[in-house]
Amino acid sequence: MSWRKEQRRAERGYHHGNLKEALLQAALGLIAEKGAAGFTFADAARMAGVSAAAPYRHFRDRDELLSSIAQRGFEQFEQRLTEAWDDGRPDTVTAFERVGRAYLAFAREEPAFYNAMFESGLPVDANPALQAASERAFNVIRAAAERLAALAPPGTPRPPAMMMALHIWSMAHGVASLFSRGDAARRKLPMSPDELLEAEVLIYLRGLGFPTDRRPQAKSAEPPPVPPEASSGSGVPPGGPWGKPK
Amino acid sequence: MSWRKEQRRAERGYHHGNLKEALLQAALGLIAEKGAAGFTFADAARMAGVSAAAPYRHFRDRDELLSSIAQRGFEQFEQRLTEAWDDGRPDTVTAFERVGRAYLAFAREEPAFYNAMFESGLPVDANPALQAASERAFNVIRAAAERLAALAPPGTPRPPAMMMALHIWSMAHGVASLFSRGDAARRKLPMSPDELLEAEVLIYLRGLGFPTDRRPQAKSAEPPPVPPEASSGSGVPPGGPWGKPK
DNA sequence: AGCTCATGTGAACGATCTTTACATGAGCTG
DNA sequence: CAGCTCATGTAAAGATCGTTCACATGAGCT
Repeated sequence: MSWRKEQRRAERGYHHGNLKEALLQAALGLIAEKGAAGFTFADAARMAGVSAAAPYRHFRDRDELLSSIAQRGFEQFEQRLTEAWDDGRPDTVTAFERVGRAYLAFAREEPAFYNAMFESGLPVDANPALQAASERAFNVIRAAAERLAALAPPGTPRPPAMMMALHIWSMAHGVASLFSRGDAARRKLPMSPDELLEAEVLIYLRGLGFPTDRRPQAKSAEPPPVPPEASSGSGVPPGGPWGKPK
Repeated sequence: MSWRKEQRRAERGYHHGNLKEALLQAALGLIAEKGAAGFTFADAARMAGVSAAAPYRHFRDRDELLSSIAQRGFEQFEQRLTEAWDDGRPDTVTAFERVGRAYLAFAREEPAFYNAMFESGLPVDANPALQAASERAFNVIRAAAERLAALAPPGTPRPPAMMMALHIWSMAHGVASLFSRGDAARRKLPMSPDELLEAEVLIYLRGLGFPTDRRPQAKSAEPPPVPPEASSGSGVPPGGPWGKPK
């Protein structure tokens, strides 16, 4: 029973050396397994090979550890969304959909982060740093929506970018929360979450008058202020965003 | 300290008489206050004026109490959605939007139920009764989508009703989860959640080719299989679902 | 070598979840 | 009405957890 301790002592001495990081990693694993609710401070300590009191040298309490994870999650989230957006290349609509997929991919691949960020019930606005990180991530979607709104077909009223961003966020979060992720809590689906969200966003964009397939509504009289949209390559099957009607 | 017990004893004798119901109510209140994660079995017992072990006569464990609440929540949810749908009166689109608002209203007015149903991390598919209740509630949306899909403008490919229903559900859940409810965890918004969702659904429906405002695309060549749609009354401002463009 | 302070330990407290053995009394049976 | 039975509640106890406190250790500086 004590060989582990001895071994670790031999490795790293009395002091752990990087306990804070080890705790964060341990917590991530535990949250991924059992959800933010099921994760216990004591477990994280045990997994890091230290006593139950040790974590208090690095985090005021359990909530602060959770907040740290959420914060880190928002930062990685922002990064992934930014990469996906790729400044709107090769064309705005394509990049926009890529952001949607990146959203789902993050929820699927980093369930622990996503859980801590959106489902742990921690008060976001109580922690200014956390709130700021959350807003930075949202701003990626917002900036993308801004660019998209500027592309609104002439003659159509220009949709407020903020609203578009909130709509897209709610769609992505709704799909991720209800259907994505491996949790037992998630519902079964007749299609993949990615397909579901992609169709949803495409229909929504079409509702705003954006050309999403073969741009049937495009009145062809607008010099695009950004790199010209490729008419193919948006990944939309020709019969509409949901494939062949039967 | 013991007068409460004595009083209750006087009222109801040794046996509580309706402990199961009292526990459910107590739990509902606690969840509304502190969220499903913060709610404790012991608190519910204390609030009902019984010992900490008493609840185990009525629920196998804390999770079963939570499941019961979720189940009851799904039943009330189904009822509210059914009422809102009102069998598609006075017209399908109007009724459909009313369902969306009912969704948000439920999330706002019954935070405890909503929390237990969607945010408590309960394994829905582990409990057949719970899963069935959840599906019955979803089926209201599904049935509404079915009727809506049947109204698809001629010439347009008919969208699969199931997909539409999933889209609407994800929108409503996304908005509710991110922005509705008084929780400190919720984000601030430049508009009301209801307005946000209504605009989102309207844009989506327009993307499917449905007439959502003054039906400019309606080709007028379809005998509606349901009561004829009133051309006004859908609550849509003339400039588009998001009000006046600036 | 010696000092100091960050870091970890062990013990302890109160709260919670859950089980177990026991008590009570409501309602049925005769 | 007496007595039985069983659902329902209690008290006590064990296990785990969050948290705090006094204390120990050793890494790095002087």
